[in-house]
Amino acid sequence: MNSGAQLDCSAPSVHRKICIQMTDVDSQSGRAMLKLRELLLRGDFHPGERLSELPLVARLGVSRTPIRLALQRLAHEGLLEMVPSGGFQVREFNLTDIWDAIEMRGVLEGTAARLAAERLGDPVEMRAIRDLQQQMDTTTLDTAESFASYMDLNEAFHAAVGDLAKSPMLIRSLAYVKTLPFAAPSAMVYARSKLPKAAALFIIGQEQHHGLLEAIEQRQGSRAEALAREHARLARRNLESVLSDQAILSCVPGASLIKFSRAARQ
Amino acid sequence: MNSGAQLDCSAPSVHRKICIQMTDVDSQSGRAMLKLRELLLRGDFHPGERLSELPLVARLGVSRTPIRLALQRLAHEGLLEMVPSGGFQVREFNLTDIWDAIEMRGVLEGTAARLAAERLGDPVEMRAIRDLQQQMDTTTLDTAESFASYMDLNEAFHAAVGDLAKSPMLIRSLAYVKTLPFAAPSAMVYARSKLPKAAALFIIGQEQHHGLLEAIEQRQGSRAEALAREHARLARRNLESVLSDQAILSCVPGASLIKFSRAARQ
DNA sequence: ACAGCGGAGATTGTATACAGGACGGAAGTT
DNA sequence: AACTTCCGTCCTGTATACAATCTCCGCTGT
Repeated sequence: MNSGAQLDCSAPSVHRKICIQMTDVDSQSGRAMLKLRELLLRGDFHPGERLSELPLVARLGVSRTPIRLALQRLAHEGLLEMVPSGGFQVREFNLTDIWDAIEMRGVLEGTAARLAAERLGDPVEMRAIRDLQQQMDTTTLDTAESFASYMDLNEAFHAAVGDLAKSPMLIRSLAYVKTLPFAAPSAMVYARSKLPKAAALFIIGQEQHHGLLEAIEQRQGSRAEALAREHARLARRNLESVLSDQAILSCVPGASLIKFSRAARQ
Repeated sequence: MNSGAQLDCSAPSVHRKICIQMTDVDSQSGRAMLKLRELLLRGDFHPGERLSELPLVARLGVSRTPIRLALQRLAHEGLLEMVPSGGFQVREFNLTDIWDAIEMRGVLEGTAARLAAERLGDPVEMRAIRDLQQQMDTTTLDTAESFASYMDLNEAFHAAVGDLAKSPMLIRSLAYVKTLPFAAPSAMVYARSKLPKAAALFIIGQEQHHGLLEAIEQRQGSRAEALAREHARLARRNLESVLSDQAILSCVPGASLIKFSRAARQ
């Protein structure tokens, strides 16, 4: 698993997967947004740096209008923030922000799991998510392709829990917290694979998936909620481990936007 | 309390308070957004109706550019949705959406309360929120001004719990769910005052506020979370009562965007 | 009568021009 | 030497022009 040799953190196939789109690609503004987001996550801009529109015209190859649109959308996503006097600047995150963002995801996914348990009609509804779980169990995790596949399955699994909750509003809020690059379910998965204890972490994660489905199936809402929260905290523990190795940290998307204050955490 | 005589639901002083701004008023796009949001909440457009830009130019008195901006912001807020082929249309909500939106607020405010309890440093930090609580306790609730004051205090109280959580990320998510008009803490308060059992409901609400502060002060995170969730469910019970009276329902901002399906609820 | 097709009008997405304001540097004053 | 003030440059916000595309209506053919 822990390949070690080449630490191809900037492998585009991996980062691209993390990057949710949620926009039409076949429009200037959509392309501008995706391109700009990729630049931001790749670390082409410093946190706090002001993004002027004119330089972006040359860099992205589109007019100011779609760039304005892209900037505003990214501000809504949370990667940028508007400055009071006008314009936008790159947002700076600290470790507490990431910590709390993952906690928020855990809370919302916990709610999704609880609602899924409370609202489950026929156990047949769980067939799709059971299928995802079994596919993840049988993923070998020895090649780059199997990693990408695992990340896809993981994203799909978490989305499926949201679907079982049968609440558009919840899915909406969940999508919102996931827009932050390091709060997505698979954000830490790739970095995790580089850790020494990677194998153990994957086993724990799968065990939590299993327990979660069991709780939902047996309509144990409170247990499902607790398990989903704990599952998100596994990502936080990953983060904790990843912090010790700068090389691995750079695998986390948007790591360049993190400001490390002297106090390690809290 | 229950004035009954004049049911001035469209009293602008009240609706204006519900409408969060979060934008600069002294710009064309900011004004366009506020004006358009007011039109939407007042029910000037049908759910599902497509909003073309040109008619809005005449109606709002600004050019297409700021209108485009306002439309996009309102889509992010959730009042509009973009149609795949281009443009925006008024979003339609059903009762389950409102139900779940309030539940989501409860979950996030519950998390805020838990974090507030877990992260409370010195009990002195609670002086401001204690002050708000006492002011609410002594509010008479017999005049329109006292209502407005109560709603302000209520909003401030809920915001203060968020501040105590010391988590910008949580405040961000909380702000997001509150953008939906009927999910704000004070959305149901005004309509509630028209209910027969208004006095009892206010007493219950105040009691919950009191218990919440006690739990936070004694660092009882789990209890604080449960109380905050239950407090939001009081708003849901208000909604349930309000639904029985069409006249009172129209006091809820954005009520005209609600589609009532044959199944009353769930 | 109904489905498929075509064209005209309307509407959005994009580019660009213009104006007002913000920021920074330089010069003058205390 | 430091502070203030003024001016120039840059930048954003706004308006508008243009083009591509979508929608809707009427027409025609089966």
